[in-house]
Amino acid sequence: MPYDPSAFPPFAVTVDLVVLTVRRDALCALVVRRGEQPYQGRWALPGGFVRADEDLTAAAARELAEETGLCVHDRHSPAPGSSPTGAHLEQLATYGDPKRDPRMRVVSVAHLALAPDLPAPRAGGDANQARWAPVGLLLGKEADAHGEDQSGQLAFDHTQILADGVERARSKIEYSSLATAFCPPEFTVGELRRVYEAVWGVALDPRNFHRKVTGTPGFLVPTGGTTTRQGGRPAQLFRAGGATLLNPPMLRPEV
Amino acid sequence: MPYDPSAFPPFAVTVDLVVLTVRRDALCALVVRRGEQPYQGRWALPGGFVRADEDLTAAAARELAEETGLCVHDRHSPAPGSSPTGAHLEQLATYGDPKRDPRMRVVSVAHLALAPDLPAPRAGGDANQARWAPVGLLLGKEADAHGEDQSGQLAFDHTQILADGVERARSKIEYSSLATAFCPPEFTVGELRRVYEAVWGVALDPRNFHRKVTGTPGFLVPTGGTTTRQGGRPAQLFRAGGATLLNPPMLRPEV
DNA sequence: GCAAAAGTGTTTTTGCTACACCCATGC
DNA sequence: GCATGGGTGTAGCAAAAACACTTTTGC
Repeated sequence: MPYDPSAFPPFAVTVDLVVLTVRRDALCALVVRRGEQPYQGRWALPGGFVRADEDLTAAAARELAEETGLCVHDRHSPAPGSSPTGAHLEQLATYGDPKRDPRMRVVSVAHLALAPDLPAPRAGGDANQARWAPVGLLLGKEADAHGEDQSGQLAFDHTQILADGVERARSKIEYSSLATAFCPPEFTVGELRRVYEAVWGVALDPRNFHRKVTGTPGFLVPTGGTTTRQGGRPAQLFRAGGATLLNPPMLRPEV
Repeated sequence: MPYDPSAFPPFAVTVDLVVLTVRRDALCALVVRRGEQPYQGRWALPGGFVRADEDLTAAAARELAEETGLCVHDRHSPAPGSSPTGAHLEQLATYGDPKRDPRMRVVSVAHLALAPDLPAPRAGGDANQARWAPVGLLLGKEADAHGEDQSGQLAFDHTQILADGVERARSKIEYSSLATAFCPPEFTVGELRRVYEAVWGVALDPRNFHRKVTGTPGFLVPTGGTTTRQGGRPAQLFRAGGATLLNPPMLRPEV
């Protein structure tokens, strides 16, 4: 049977981004205000159409750069002249409910990006508003208690996508060195611990945490420098080591 | 800016299936012989186009039923009148390299299915050949040593998709009860252990394994029956319990 | 009896928790 | 001095590894 272009229906393919960071000890996600219908005025995840000759990962990296100025940073071979701050980027999942976009059939390949704390989100090419919002508010775990300005749910199925992305990040920092993607290039053990505490929403024992991360070979590499930016006794500075898998994993306390 | 259909390029969207089972103590994947160009005559993963009004998961379930006769089995609310053997189905990842299909731009949403040992694959609607092949051969870990009839690599990027699916299965049985999806409705602890050994390719201590799985609350439920189908002393029969998460996880030995 | 697989008991070792305690800075 | 966060030592406990041993079938 020869190739027949009428044998399959055409789809629009987009990428949506769950961009997470830790700001003021809270896990935050990047959201943009929609300027057009549908869901005009509602907050949504950043994203856009995949171009005709563009790989999915490339489309996600392009959208990430457009929205945040971040360049994707391959943690194994950091490009020497790359942007000041790198980010982790990975595919999350694909959402293709026939009714998820009222205009047409859109399949969205969601990606998860983890970034260090950034100065402030810059407006996208469309001059959309953009901001960091605590995921606790966006996911409505405690929204009722505050009477917030969140304009309710995110657009489309983005609340579900965000929840899936947050869950991925929460579980993946257990057994990988991914939490270092939330930190600046050099960081202290205490700063890394506060990342875990913000992402998991729990308190960890500083002493045991220190022993665990410094005792795992290849996880952290001391740079030799120290800092007192957190106050108290000077703390050693570290870079992320080559090890990407944590074995045994970091244990997330029961909630 | 109003909606402009010319603003985005059209894509074809397909689902591809990594269907795994354990046969004769080996992890096997379902492959079909391609009857048309490109890659005519090569083995490939089963799959097909997503229909215009079909959810991605529904498309994967339809393809799975067409190729194997398996119905997807929701392990939490098994349909009373459903097919004799159920299967686990979940989304794996999405593959969208612009050059992955020479004919046109195709984005494939790969799914992972786990099934108990089946009699024999039946031919698909297109009367294609279908067979179970050990993943060790398909992934070429030891292909050279045998001079096999595998006709080399799988079509398209299916070798990569298969590798990703196998890796997902290997890691997910560590911390979930997914391994029971490879077993018949009633099974012994020894049969479950042989599933782990086949998927991981390692030998496990039968005594410690027994203690571990029977000691995890909610994982296994004794049915009261026994069997000697494996020889030796009669073994208790179990069904999969309600627990889907294993905590603490099953530990995969170092290789 | 013998082989084979199921199942239990016991010791060793590993790694996490909890908490006492000391260190080095800013103020 | 005192507060703050950084870092080490150690006892107790939970669970995994390793392995001896008994049980119940088929032949």
